[in-house]
Amino acid sequence: MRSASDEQNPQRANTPGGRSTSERQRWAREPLVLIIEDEAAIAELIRYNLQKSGYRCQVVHDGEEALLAVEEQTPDLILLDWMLPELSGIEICRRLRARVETRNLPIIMVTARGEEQDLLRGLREGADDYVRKPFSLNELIARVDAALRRTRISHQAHLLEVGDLLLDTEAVTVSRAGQRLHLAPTEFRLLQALMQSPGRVLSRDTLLSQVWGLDSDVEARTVDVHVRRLRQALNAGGQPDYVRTVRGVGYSVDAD
Amino acid sequence: MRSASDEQNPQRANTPGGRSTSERQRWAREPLVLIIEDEAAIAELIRYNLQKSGYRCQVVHDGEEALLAVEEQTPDLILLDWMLPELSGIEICRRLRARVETRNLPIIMVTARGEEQDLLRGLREGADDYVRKPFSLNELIARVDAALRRTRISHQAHLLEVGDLLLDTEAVTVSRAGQRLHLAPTEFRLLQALMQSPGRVLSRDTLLSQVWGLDSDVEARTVDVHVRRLRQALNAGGQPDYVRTVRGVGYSVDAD
DNA sequence: TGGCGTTGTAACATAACCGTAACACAGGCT
DNA sequence: AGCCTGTGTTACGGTTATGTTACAACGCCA
Repeated sequence: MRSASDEQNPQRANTPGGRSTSERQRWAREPLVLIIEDEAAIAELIRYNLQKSGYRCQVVHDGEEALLAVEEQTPDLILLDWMLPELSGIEICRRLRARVETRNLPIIMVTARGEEQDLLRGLREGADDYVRKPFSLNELIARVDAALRRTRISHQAHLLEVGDLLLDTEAVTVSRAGQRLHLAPTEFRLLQALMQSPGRVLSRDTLLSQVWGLDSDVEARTVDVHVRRLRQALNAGGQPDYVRTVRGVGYSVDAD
Repeated sequence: MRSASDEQNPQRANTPGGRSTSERQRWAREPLVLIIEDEAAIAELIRYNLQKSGYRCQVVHDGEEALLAVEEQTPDLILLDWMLPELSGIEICRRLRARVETRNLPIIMVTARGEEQDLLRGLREGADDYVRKPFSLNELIARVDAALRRTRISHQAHLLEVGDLLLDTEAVTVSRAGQRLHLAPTEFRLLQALMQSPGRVLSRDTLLSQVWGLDSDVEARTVDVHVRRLRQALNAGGQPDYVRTVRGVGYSVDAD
């Protein structure tokens, strides 16, 4: 799993020259990232690497400081540890979103494994993206890049949501009701194809070309088998089925 | 940007009977407009006038409420005040566009004079149109009409509707009064053929060629059996029959 | 190299569907 | 009323689409 996310040139992470000047010069100066993180070691690690990638950084250790810093420094992006003493991440999110000046400030949550529940909550509260601890620094920097890019170009979503299913095409992850699921690569692509047009029925042929490629010579029945595997993965706990069979036509995923 | 607006007779705005029945009956019921506006007086003004023009309306006063309402009510169009407490208009836009279900939901921004900057931003974020305060009610309604017409053209070609029957050729679903029904493939195609020309009587031969194909060698009486099965599926709860038998000719489905 | 996860296929099991025939019923005609 | 014709209704055997399982091949990584 997770083949896709690793394919952005990793060396860019550590090379300040990695991003082109033309891309950079849109900023009056280097973008300022505010890192809200109570563990000093982690904060330092992040700061060091972001700076190497050409960002300015400021580190604060709790929510109070954070709100102050936001006001005084007007950062371009926030890296927000979800578990904080005093003011929780969610609370900071909420307060920032409540203020006009910071309403559109990109916020990337940093969550620990096992906090999947909070994740959905955070996205609803206005976080733009998330990184899961322990994170690869490449991934972190890629997401910071992406988030900043999104604020200038329009918002390109990489999250597909249907009901309580959430598919992240960049992180290559799927969760249901906040619970992280494990899908094999083919299952993932199959689900992605289906979630890209929810409600719509896709024929086996359509799925074959989308998931296996136009030139593949795979049998149509193979789709069925993978649908079965997908269902098994999605409905681990006897929950209602998202994948609908339309006899004589194909499959679809529906919200209701 | 969308030139918009001018194509439609303005006086229709205040005449409930202004739009023809044929135009209207494409919707399962009156289109639902979600009005997101924190100033109660303005919200009321809009609501009153839209309702006079035959729309159903729901008013919410902030972003949180709005997102909730979108999820629960699935409105057909959103009127979004740009200046809101808490969640800004742009943020609401973005969140709606991030979800597959609401990616194509028409959004009309309502901006105050002097917010031109935000306006461009909003259009980039996915708003479909805008109205500038102070607006003429005719203009507002004209834009609502236009936006709904656009969505109907762009992604409703696959919906057939007769009375409270709704057939979706893309999702391959049929519902009656919002209740999803299960039809076998042949029943579905039969109903589709009938609903494609509502009110018109189709002979058994016509149906045979449309549903079974030109070259099929199926007995004409077979149609009767499938009509029976179709009726059974449609009228599960003793509701009035949509399928009309025309003795000596064939069958049709009618609204009344 | 050996275990592990993944994949495509074949084979079997099951459920859904289909077409037909046979009979029941209704409407119109003499 | 009695007949004829057209339609409603039902039951049933056969067929097909899909669900399900098992397995061999493959690549990957330790």
